[in-house]
Amino acid sequence: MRILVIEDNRDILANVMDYLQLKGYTVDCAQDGVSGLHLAVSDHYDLIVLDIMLPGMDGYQLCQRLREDAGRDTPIIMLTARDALDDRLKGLKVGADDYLLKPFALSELVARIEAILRRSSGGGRHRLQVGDLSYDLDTLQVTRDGKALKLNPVGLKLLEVLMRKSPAVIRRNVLEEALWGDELPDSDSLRSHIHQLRQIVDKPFDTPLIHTVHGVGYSLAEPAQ
Amino acid sequence: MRILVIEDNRDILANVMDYLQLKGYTVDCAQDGVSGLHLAVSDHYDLIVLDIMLPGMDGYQLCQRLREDAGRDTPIIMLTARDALDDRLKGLKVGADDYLLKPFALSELVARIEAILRRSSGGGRHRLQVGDLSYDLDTLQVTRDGKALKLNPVGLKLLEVLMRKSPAVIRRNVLEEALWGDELPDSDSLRSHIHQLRQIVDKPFDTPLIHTVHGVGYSLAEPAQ
DNA sequence: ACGCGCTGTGAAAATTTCGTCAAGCCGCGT
DNA sequence: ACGCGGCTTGACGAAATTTTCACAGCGCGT
Repeated sequence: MRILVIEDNRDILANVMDYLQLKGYTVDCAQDGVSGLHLAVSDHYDLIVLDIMLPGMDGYQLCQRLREDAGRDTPIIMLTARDALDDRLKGLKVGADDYLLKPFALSELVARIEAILRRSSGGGRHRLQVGDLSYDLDTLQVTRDGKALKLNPVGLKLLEVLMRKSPAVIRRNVLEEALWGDELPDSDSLRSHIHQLRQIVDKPFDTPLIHTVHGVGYSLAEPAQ
Repeated sequence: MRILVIEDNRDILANVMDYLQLKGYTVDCAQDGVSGLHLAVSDHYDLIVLDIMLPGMDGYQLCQRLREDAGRDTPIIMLTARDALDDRLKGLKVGADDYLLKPFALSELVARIEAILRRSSGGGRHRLQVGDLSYDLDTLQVTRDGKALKLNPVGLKLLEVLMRKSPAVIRRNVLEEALWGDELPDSDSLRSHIHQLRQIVDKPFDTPLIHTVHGVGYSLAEPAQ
């Protein structure tokens, strides 16, 4: 479990980091709002411990920008010095999941962290659905018409891109970039992968979902009416 | 959902009861510790809202006796006057699930109630459970089908991550990060650890719980899923 | 109808990843 | 110093995946 601690006071920061590491978490930290936000966006964390008072950008702004600009729903525990009710509410309103009043006991922080991790890991289940085709992004299970399909990493990635934008047409170069980034293979191996994907997703069923648009790319959609 | 509110201040009590009933809960109440405990034991409630300061028997005693003497693990939200840190800690230590500082907004109380009800219906406290495999995070004891299993620190950590997210697939790099943080070992020693974990968790039993997803990572789940 | 380029098909070759085992290193208690 | 358990590393064959290639078929503009 990765935790990001954003706190400008060095003593508190060191204490918290030590304790969390002792509890088995992987901990990164930032001492100001800007670099904190940067870390939170560029890396993946399971939870963020966020001080309100920060140089550069305060906790509210950071939380809001993380939620709205970056679209991340990483759970956030806010550390607030004042215990004005408004502050707490403001924090919850901006999208924080919990708050803790300073000074706090480390054991209390851990209790909150565990409660939130339990809550968030159980609740969120991501899945894509197009027609009778379903793709669970957590278990990586793909089913069509109730039957489980077994596909490779490349097939999964391909399917994910196609389903995400369905029923739009995806250009070949977009698909290639999604699979290989900038270092494309020498030959046109995308064709083979699409072929293989079809064997699994379309072949055993009546109506094909994958359609090719000549000279452009591919789309995944239910047959038009 | 049945909720018991134990609070001696008539105004607060009336407010809370009205609001909770408005939200669709069935609410009972008590205005002192003794009758509160009696109700909590003799009847069944899904959650208890408990004031600390009570005539007769204070909230801590009530909580403790409910847990230890009566053996009930009904979730408890404690209401505590402002920011005495020790009070909050004491509450959590005695077995409360959450606390709320007075004065509080009713909407906040409901948010907490819902969070706790979600949590408590979902899973146990410091115990992970997948199929017949059980891992007590406090005693670090792992059992499967009643039989105790002995595993290494690395094995425990691995199992914890896998069980927490079960039945999701965990990518290799996530597992590696959980084990070693940012300083990964030179070679791919994750394979060896998974192998060893399997020897202990799966080998002596009929159905394997640990599954490898080629090119992606591993998952821990019952085959039935 | 014709031809060129794009696409579908199938399978072999190349590459990556996985399971397994054994040896070696390190820290720790005796 | 010694043995021990835990962890890392390297090696190997096996399995799965990805790439490459050759060829047939199709679409589309002329």
